[in-house]
Amino acid sequence: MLTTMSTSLHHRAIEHLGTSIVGGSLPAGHVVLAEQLEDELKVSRSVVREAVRVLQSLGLVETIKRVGIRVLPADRWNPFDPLVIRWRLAGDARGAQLRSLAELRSAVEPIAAELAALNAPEALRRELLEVSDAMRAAGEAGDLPLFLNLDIRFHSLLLTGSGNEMFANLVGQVAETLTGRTVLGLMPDHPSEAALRWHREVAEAIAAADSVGAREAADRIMRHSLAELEPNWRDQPRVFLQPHH
Amino acid sequence: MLTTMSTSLHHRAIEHLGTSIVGGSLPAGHVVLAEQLEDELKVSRSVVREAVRVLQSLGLVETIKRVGIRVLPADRWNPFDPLVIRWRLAGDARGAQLRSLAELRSAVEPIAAELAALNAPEALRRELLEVSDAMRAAGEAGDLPLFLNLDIRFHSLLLTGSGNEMFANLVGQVAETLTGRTVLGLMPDHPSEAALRWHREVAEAIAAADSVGAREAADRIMRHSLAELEPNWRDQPRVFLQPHH
DNA sequence: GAGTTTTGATGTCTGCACACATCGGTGTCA
DNA sequence: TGACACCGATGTGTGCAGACATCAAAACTC
Repeated sequence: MLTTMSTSLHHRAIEHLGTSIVGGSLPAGHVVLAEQLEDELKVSRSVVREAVRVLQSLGLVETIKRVGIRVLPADRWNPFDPLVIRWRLAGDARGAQLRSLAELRSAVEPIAAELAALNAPEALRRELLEVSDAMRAAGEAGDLPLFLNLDIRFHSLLLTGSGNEMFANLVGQVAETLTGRTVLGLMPDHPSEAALRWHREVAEAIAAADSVGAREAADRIMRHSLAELEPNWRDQPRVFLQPHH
Repeated sequence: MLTTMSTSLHHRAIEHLGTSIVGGSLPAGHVVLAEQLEDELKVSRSVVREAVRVLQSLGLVETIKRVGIRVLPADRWNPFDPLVIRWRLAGDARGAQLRSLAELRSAVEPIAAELAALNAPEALRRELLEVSDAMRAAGEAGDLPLFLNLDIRFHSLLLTGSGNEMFANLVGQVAETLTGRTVLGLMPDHPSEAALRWHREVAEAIAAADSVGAREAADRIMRHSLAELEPNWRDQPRVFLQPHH
């Protein structure tokens, strides 16, 4: 009916509803009707229904017969879903989301380094050493874009080298936080000597199958990068719920 | 048309497809047709289409015009989605899934303890102390079911007390692993003195806002519980992928 | 107030039109 | 004859419209 568009109506509907809910313009408890969404988005019932089903699986809404589609409170959302994370990063909750991701990284990466030291394939250990060397070169040359790419590569190798698929799945989120840090100009012109050394230490420890050393070095990186977090991120209000289980 | 059933057709379709894919009877790369699913499940197109949309959002399938519905390889699945985790726990990958969850716990809980020591509300700190006392009582009395409940409560408080919604979201998975450990008879009749002491230490450190102590004590619990992991869990093959980023 | 009926929303089914990647046939050219 | 470009047929997901089924809230009756 309309001219060709890049994304499907289905994706557009998901995006519209998702950003509205996560962005806050559709508060928890609010009820929308499927027909209302059809009119609003000018799409058919199937598109709306399929989108709602996806959002339901993400915990953003629930459907109740005779009532409508009810928006669920944030503690019902799946905080690990890439869509939810993206929507939160795009909205007011950006700071809180970045802090959560930073805390998750600081928990996971040291253990990932430890596991990589125990399990990673030989080629991956070698590449880790190469990348850490290249990071030093790029850092001393002041080539921040290249450094960012290598940094992402380094942490990707670390996470995949753990052999834990959940850790490996965090690669995208880590890349996002590293990129965000650089894009926002939070990185010094030249990475600190300490950071360069610790990355190298992680690589060497993994190459040497020194799990304790790998973990400790990775832990130093995480403490350091948490400490230099944008204060705004740290100051985001935390949420404490009773486990409703 | 059919007699009434407890779960909706939609959920049944998701369950059928999901378990088939995660369980391995529909291998990666395999292509199924929507019509074929209608016949197989005896449901209409809308039900199939809505279910496929959900599976698509989980990364289990992709739809290609003129081709059909293609099953995606396991590394495209969202390993944090509760459905995926449940299906993996129910199938051959149970061991690998339990190991992944155990590793995630061992990474997250020490940091959660540290954050709880810094941020948790007063009431939560107090309850943590009470629960750790009750755990000792139940443990020494040999009341394993009660101990399990208290153990779950303890770790739930820890995770929610961190104020990190991603950590808090792991409560269900932690409960699953703790329950599994007990149900499978992997727990001694009386919890070890060390475990009881460490739980108490975590609670005391959090009550005293001693973040370092909380982290270290929680780390000891995790190391201990990893060490007594069912050997089968540890022996599960790991997967190492190149980050396709 | 308890039981019944009405109502209005989602759940499910079906037929249709369209978009578009793939495949095979046809024609052209060397 | 063989290689290549073109082009239309085919099949399948995408989107639409309308119908009926189901079920729970709300209104109504007694």
